[in-house]
Amino acid sequence: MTSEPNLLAVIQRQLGELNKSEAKVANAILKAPEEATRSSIASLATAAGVSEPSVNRFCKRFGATGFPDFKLQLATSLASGVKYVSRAVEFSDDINTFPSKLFDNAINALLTAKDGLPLKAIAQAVDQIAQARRVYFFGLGTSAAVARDAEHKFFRFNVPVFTHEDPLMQRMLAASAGVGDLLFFISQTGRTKVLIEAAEIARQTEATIVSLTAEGSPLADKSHCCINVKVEEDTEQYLPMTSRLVQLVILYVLATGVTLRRGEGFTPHLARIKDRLKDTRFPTS
Amino acid sequence: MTSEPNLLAVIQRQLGELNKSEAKVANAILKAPEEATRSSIASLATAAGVSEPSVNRFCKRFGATGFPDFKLQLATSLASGVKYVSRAVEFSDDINTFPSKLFDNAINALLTAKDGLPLKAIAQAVDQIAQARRVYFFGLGTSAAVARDAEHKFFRFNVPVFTHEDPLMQRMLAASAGVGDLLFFISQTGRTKVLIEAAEIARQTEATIVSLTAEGSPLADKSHCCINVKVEEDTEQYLPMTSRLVQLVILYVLATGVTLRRGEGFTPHLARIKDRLKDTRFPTS
DNA sequence: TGATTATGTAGTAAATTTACAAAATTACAA
DNA sequence: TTGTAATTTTGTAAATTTACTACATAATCA
Repeated sequence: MTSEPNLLAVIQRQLGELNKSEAKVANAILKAPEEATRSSIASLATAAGVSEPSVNRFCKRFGATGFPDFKLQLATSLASGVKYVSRAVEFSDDINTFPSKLFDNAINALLTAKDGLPLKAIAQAVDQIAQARRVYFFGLGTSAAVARDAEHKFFRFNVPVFTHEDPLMQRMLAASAGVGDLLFFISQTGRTKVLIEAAEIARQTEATIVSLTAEGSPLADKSHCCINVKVEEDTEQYLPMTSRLVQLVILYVLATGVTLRRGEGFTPHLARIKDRLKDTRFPTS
Repeated sequence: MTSEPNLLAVIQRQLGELNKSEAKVANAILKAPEEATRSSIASLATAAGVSEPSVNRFCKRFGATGFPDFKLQLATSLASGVKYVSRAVEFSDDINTFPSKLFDNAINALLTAKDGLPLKAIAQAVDQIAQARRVYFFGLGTSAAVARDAEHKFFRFNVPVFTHEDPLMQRMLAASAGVGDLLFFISQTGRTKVLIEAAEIARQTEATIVSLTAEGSPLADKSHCCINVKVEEDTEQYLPMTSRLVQLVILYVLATGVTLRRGEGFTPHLARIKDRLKDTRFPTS
């Protein structure tokens, strides 16, 4: 059951090698694939201008056990192709439409990112974080919020974590970093000057430089390990969100990776931290 | 064709409201969804321990025209590869499994949240933000990062935005707030003492209090407008992420709502802000 | 022209749906 | 409570639709 990634492409490719009636069926399906998934073998046969058994034979030719199985495969292959469509918010949108559009875009961004996860870089980053003596998160602007979030996550491990939004502090810390220090740079574009300068300075030291940024960017070039995530461009151009969401999940992945590294013996430590927060809250009824 | 993004999640959610036999069918499908897409109504009925018409009725209940249509929808929703139920990360997971599990959980959280969006509260919050003279974002701990992120988003409007993580500052600002001030509280539990106290103080003034927190919580009670989002509990208990992600998207929804409110004439302003960031970056090749 | 392949017809088997009746559940009054 | 009527739920059986198989005919090729 090694179902092809895209059944329609396979049909398209084999068009030349098909019989006359099989070709008719192929064309009918290519013309209206969505409809084909919903129609019966009889209606598809009529639409293609062939007999029902011809449609059946066509299905078997493409690896299906029969017509229903073929429809299933077609639907599956269709679904995986259509899923990455972001919907731009228009000024004509109202409260009933734009929130779900935005959620859809967020979901799509995560789906896309999930498919192209740079697992090797992630594994490497987890290793380096787990081994680090100190971890510094550096980000500016919107990425500063992500850095802050990362600090909160990693703080729960025994590793000392620091976040700095001030470029001057970033430079000074970069300059004084040494063996065992890990500098984690977060930037969507990877082209922010002051951040790159800090990375350059750190490069002179023995510190490890990890970055969560765009592939091939100046910042990526300065890093020992770069986690780059493919995020489709925001349709909403002035308020980028999706890339940030993906960054957050990636950081969560890294944090979880470190936890798994520590092994089961570490969970009591996390439970203890959680417990200590209880006093700051009103009890639940 | 408003096909649900995740049929299984819908079934899972409605489990409680189903009849006995419908629930049996639901469980059988949830147990082996892939198999369900391939089986006939008879075999599924047997597997669930009910009659064939019961299966058929079940299908219609979930918006399908019949069993075949239901199978199609199920296959489509399965095609995304996202596992419907949150999958807890185990210590036996490795780099190939845990990252996608976490992404799946994040995606599911957004899907669930999207279904239960409190549109009325969102619309109201947008109104209030759009009218506010000043907006203050207050959050503590992990929610502080969300608040910081919100600041960055809303800063792009002409509305003066402030974020404060310091409880003392929060109290002082709450005390001195007045007409036209909007205090936006962010808290996952809605039970954080110092935050609630700040809200109480603000309640004495003319300021508007909006909160993004759990429904029915003490903080929600103190608010003029509370946006509560149903997020399924994190399976990963010590590093909550999903609720934060949803909060971020909600804030993005609010920001977009305000933009839409401003109308098309406002986009040049956003473009200008974006432009000014260019000088801080290296050009793209 | 004979062999081979392709296509369609018709019948059969399977699967799905509908109509209806039995069973179970609920609501309400005594 | 207990019994009874109304309602809902569920299953049985028949009708209908759908898909498949066997076979016959038509087309193609050597």
